[in-house]
Amino acid sequence: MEIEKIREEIANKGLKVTPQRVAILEAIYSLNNHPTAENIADHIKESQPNIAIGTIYKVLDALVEHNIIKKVTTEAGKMRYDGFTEHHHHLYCIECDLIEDYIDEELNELLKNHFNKKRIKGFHIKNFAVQVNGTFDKC
Amino acid sequence: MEIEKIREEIANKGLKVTPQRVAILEAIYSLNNHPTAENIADHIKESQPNIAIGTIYKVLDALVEHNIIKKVTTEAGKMRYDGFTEHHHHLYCIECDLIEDYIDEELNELLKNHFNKKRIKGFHIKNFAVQVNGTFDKC
DNA sequence: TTGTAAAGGAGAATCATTCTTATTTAATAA
DNA sequence: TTATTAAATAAGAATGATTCTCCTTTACAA
Repeated sequence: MEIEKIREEIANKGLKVTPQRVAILEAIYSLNNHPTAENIADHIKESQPNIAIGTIYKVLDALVEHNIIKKVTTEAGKMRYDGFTEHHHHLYCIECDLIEDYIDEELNELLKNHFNKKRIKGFHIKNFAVQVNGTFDKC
Repeated sequence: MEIEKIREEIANKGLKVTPQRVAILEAIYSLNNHPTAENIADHIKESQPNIAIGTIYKVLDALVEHNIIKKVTTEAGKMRYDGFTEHHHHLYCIECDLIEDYIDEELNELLKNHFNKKRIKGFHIKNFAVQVNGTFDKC
């Protein structure tokens, strides 16, 4: 995605467009691999050599807050960030730390129908996601 | 579950049966609410007043390693532990920190069928779980 | 009963993340 | 264009969960 689109995306949510925010969001899009805060710091260190790690966390929080990115939790204990915000699922590699987005409209429908039929007593569903664990051939 | 069953469960996996391990596993079963390490520490502090917090983490790791309990990740950044190890899903409350086990054999079948039909190129599925987010009536 | 590998206790260390405070800056209005 | 100001950043201390180290204790096999 071009820088101008990124600037617009940030501005459209009512956030100030700062070089740090642009660099971080660009990093998430171009890394495209559910990076950690540290991965992002590494990726932007040429363009933002003086950025504070605390700033990266604060920017990430703001982007999550405004639904520009999403948080992805893992068992490794580090938070990871996903630039794709549409309803989707994740493939988790149990051998390496790879996470891939898994988009499956048919699966969404299947689950939506299932949960419409089968209400859960005492619980009101807002959304759902499937965590698919396994191995990538490349691993 | 009775203490003797717990001792057997630990012994059957080839682990030494220690009072700390028994107390921790008993805490997980009786709390029955996906406790954190700290929750467990609180629960066992009468019977194990001198247990080190590091020991709790080490015991939990051993129990997970031997498939007696499971780790549950959350966005709150604390690891939680689940004494139910059969294939199941989780209901996450987005208002409080409640997590409930969600057992739905029909859903398991639905997903198994779906993934049998729809192979994911380059990825070999080992297992899957649905994370259902919403609110409990009681919250 | 003893020997020994495994487990536990104490507390320091680590690591991701958050907080505090002073400084800087983006965006708005004059 | 410049001045104003609320919001954002830098720096680094603080926090909090978890891990590690090292020494002591214990479960259990022989």
